[in-house]
Amino acid sequence: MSTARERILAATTELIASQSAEEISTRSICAKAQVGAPEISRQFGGKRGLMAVVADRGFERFLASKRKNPRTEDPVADVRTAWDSHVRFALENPHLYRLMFTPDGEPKPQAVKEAQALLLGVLGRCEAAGRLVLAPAVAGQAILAANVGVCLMMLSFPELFGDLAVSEVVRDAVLGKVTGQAQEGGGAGQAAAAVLARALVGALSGTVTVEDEVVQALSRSLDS
Amino acid sequence: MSTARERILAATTELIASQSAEEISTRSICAKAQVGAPEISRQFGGKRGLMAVVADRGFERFLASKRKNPRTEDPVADVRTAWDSHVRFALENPHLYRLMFTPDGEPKPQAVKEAQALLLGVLGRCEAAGRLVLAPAVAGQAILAANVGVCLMMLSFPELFGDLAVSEVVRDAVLGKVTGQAQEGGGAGQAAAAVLARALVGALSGTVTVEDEVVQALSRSLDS
DNA sequence: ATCTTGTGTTAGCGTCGCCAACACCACAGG
DNA sequence: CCTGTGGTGTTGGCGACGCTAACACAAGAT
Repeated sequence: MSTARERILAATTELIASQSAEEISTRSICAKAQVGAPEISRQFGGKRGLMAVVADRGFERFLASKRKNPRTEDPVADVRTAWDSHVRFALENPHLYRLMFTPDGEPKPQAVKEAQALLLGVLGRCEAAGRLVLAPAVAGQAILAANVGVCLMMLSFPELFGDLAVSEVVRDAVLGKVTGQAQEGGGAGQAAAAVLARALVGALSGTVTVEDEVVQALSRSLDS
Repeated sequence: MSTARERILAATTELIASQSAEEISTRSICAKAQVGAPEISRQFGGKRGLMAVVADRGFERFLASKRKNPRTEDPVADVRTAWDSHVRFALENPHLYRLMFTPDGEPKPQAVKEAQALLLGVLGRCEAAGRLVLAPAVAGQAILAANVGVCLMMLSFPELFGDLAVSEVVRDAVLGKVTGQAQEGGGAGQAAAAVLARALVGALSGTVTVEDEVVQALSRSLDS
């Protein structure tokens, strides 16, 4: 038999899989945990305190599942898969997710900062690779806010936002913005403009031919 | 003296300016509305029903404030100001906003669809102007989800998301994605690439000079 | 005059979160 | 050996909650 505190947490975690935090009564928790009624107050200082701990435990699972994601050589792609695993977690644990990201009053789960710290790690790699056009802090806030918004709308209004296409659109939008790449060939357009401009200048000044400049630029882009 | 139903709604609207929906007790509502305790059940079928009506009234105010926004000749700019007024409404009515966009259980406010319908109207003008690269329905869902996400994070974690910069980043990201324009000069970059390409072709084929093409393109862009 | 509709009043139900008080038991230190 | 001492279970109850039944009353419609 484990300790009372762990039994209460296990029971609550089990109940929140099928009920919202409000719908769960402390009495039902105590019954399932085989614990007296005053135990929750003793251990957690009340229902809100218990729920805050449950939320933090949820964040641990959340972060653990994210840490399992492979860490490829493309940090931006890693951010993309992190987004998708975020959405998956929300859809698989709707009530827990709402408890984590829409807390009512104090105390609020403290682990949101850890989630952002994890995201900031990947974004740091993005910046080191020169893929960021924004400060990692702002980029992280933007990504997290958009990600949470998509998930909450999918949970609250599934008939309006049930489609995963919305998630992909917003994800690519924010990622494109943060990395400075336009989404469909926009970055290529900028690069083309730069190449052509350089080629033009060279050609007009007579130093090189347009063909040489374009060929060189193409070979450079194929290398990277 | 107005009707009991209206007094209850007015009292609730007044209370929700400083308290969350959970924190408000039906008894406090009845006291302020000078109404007997059973009146809420009679009129709204219970507290949840009352809150759903309050949320729908909130949506009416929300939409009314949006309809006051000027309707310029640039529909994309109109979407942008709609985003900003959305954020302003959320910050000015935090508890009401959370009631509107994070309902717990049934019945859910039905007016979210009206909000999306209003957004779809502007997006229809965008599409008519050839500014959309996505279906208006998907674009509307993406914009609304991202907008709500930013607001909810600002309300739930003000110490992490208190900055309006996040809102602007996400707004420009989604709007850029939806309109197919790169965010900062990306559209200009694409246009430059097209102009230069045309100029190059013309110059290489000997039909026109580079200068003529560029000057013509510049004068065209200055006209529009 | 009667009926309907909306409203106010009283009393009470069952549940909720929480707490005080006490009893029990294992385990370390004297 | 006792003796705290801390963690745990039990009982009973407090005040507040949402909600409902039952009844009374007034005004307008029929």
